[in-house]
Amino acid sequence: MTLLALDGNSILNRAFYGIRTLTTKDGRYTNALVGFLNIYLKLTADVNPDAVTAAFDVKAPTFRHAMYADYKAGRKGMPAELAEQLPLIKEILQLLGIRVLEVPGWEADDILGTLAAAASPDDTCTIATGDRDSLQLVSDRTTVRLAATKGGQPVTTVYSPAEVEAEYLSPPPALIDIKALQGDASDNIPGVPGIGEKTARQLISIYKSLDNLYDNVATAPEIKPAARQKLIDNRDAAYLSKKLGTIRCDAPVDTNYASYVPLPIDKLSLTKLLSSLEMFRLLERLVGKEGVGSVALSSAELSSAELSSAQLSSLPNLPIINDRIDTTSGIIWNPAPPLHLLQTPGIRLYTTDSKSIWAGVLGSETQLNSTQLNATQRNSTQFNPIEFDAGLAAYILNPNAGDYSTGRLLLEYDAADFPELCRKLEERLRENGQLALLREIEIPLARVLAQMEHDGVQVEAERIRAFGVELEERIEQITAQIRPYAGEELNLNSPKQLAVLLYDKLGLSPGRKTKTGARSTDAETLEALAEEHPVVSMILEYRTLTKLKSTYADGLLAVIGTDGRIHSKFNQTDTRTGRLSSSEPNLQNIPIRRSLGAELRRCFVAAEGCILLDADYSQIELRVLAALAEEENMLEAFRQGADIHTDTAARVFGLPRDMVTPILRSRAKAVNFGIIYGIGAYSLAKDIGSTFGEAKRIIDTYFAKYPKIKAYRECLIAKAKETGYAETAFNRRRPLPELHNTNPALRAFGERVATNMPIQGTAADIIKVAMVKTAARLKAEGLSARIVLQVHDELIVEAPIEEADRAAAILREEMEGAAGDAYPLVAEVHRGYDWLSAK
DNA sequence: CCAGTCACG
DNA sequence: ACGTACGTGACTGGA
Repeated sequence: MTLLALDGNSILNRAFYGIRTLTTKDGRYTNALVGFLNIYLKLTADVNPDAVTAAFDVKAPTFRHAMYADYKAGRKGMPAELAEQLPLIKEILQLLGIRVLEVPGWEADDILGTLAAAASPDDTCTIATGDRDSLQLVSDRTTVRLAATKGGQPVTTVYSPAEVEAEYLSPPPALIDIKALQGDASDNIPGVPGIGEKTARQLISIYKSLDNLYDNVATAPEIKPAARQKLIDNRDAAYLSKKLGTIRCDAPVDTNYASYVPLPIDKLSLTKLLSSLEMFRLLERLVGKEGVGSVALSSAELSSAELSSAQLSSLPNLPIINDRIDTTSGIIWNPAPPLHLLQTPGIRLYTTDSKSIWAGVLGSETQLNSTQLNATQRNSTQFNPIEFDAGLAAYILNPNAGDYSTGRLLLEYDAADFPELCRKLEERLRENGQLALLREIEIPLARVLAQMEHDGVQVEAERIRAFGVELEERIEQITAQIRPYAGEELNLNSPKQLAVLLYDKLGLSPGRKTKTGARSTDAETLEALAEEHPVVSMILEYRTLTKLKSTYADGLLAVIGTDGRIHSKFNQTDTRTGRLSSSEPNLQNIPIRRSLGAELRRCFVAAEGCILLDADYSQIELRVLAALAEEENMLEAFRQGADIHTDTAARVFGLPRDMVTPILRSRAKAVNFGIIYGIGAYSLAKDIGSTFGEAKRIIDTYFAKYPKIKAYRECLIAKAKETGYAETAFNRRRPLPELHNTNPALRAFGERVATNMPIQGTAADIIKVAMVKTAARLKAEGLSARIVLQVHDELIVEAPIEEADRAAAILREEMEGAAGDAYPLVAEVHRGYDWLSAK
């Protein structure tokens, strides 16, 4: 039989330090669990054992292994983040059918030693641990796998007698003697002072054992005089160390390997536990995809008949619960929806991706395509108001979760069926005071977004194509200019190859390194080197041109619909702050800052007979900040219609407004932005090209001139630490487990987010309100003008020319009034036949 | 699949 | 000793 015996504490410890911090939405730590289970899966795949067990320590710290035992026992030295995961891993192992061995008064490695020693001639024992001490157990029947996590991936190193001998120059049992000389500070094994790893290995490789070494200590020629005296003086310590370092093989445990053959996995309980820990990928790997689904749900075959006109007409009279069935990323039912839900009468399942609607109509289930949907809407059929949306509800409860597929939510909230899930979500929202956010903002917004996605935005394909051709020509020119320096074989798109050219071949000095240690070649670094070598600015131009060509010219051409319009997705549950995101294609990052790229905006046009209205909030985030902080000095500037950055510069630099130079204004602007992001003097200095000290003085002065902003930021951090989340003026929350992390850098990040999220998120809430109200007004007033794009602080409306004035007025009113009088909001509306001229 | 880069607010 | 402003998505190279 093959037994796989795990040193539970040791592997959990290695996993904890090898995997970056992971938490559930409510801040429970899971990184050690994830790492442990990944190591476990790798071990079982490599070893293919008949039997498995895991041993854990349950003893008070002893002299032997005192510090090691400390962390094992959850005392000093073991962070709380790790301690809380210890009982969970035992529970998970038991649910996997694995016996967990804990013997009071015995350490895990003694248990493992006992099991290894019990191997019969037909048995093999594999010990998995992160601890090299266990290598003394290696024999012809016992191998040790040292487990670790590197770069998130489990790695194991196999030790059989040959590997041990190769590394230590002695057979496994002699490792105890080596350690007796060498000692081990972390295990409180004294050893012989002055004898280190090298000497210890050498002496034991020659004399084979401690006994034999001491028998010859007086005469042995290999011992240097100084070492000889230390050996003689510390003879007792050496023998004590040997005793302390010897793993015992007489622990009172069941040594019959057959009794460790795993029991069947408790799929139901394991699914519940792992999904409550939000470990969905491991759940799938451990239980299997089918297993997960069958535990949570019973399923049935889906009939996908066309919806009859009779059924279509009955739709509007049904009560509606809206569920954005995830057609793309549902981990369990992808691409099909949870089938039993469709058998629940009166549930309508509705997606905003314009692709499909799933409907459960009195027991008959079917899918509406977008044409059918649109036909229904055009016929002015009024659906009942959507009452609930599980995905949006769960997003509001926790925007960190990432996946709001119904299947996952049923597991996360441990609901038996969809209606129960909805009840639970609604209850949680009510507790949090977040129902209005769902009912009055997100659910109505979903309809607006569905309309935007469906309608799309008109583009001039020919113009994009021509732009692409022009880019291509310029790319060829610049490539030809770069070639003499670079050679034919260099791939200019490869940062790695580029670094070799710039820093090795041309001898330029890399400004800084990337987070993985590679020499950076980004634009900021290259700009600093532009004077040093002519090829640098050519490379910068190459980058600009190829970015425009591949991402925008080619990228956009590829997604133009047969209607000549681009139907981007506006994702409602993708960001942690409450903003929307846009994808396939992303229309929220179309170039504007540089003139060449901005030309692309000429390709986004109004339909025949229409004009584009571009309405953008002026400084919405700063205005939100001023309002939330009740900073009168800043609110007053906004009310007066002053240029805010000039006003800030005047205050901070102590000048009359008309003495503010462009440089001072741009510095003030950088500080205003920095305040929104959670400023640091280092970054500000970099941004405005000043010294650290000067940046710090500017920040101090800023806070002196705007004392309420300083107080507000401090209050936000304190509140977030107390409640565990940041929140917007509209009760949108973002849980911040980072704030209680032991890593100071992560905590600092959490504090910056605690100050940024309420500002960015409130601004996001406000424009969402504006979108809902604008769409409603346009419809109520019988206009066919419609919102086509949203870019965070900007709405683009396509309006028939004759509606332009009325639509523009509605836009401005609804945007400026979206948050009430406390916010001094200003929206400017411009118009043009293309997006660039409408800005 | 991740890292690097770069486009936007 | 180390990293260093918030939030996104797309493309490319390379393991």
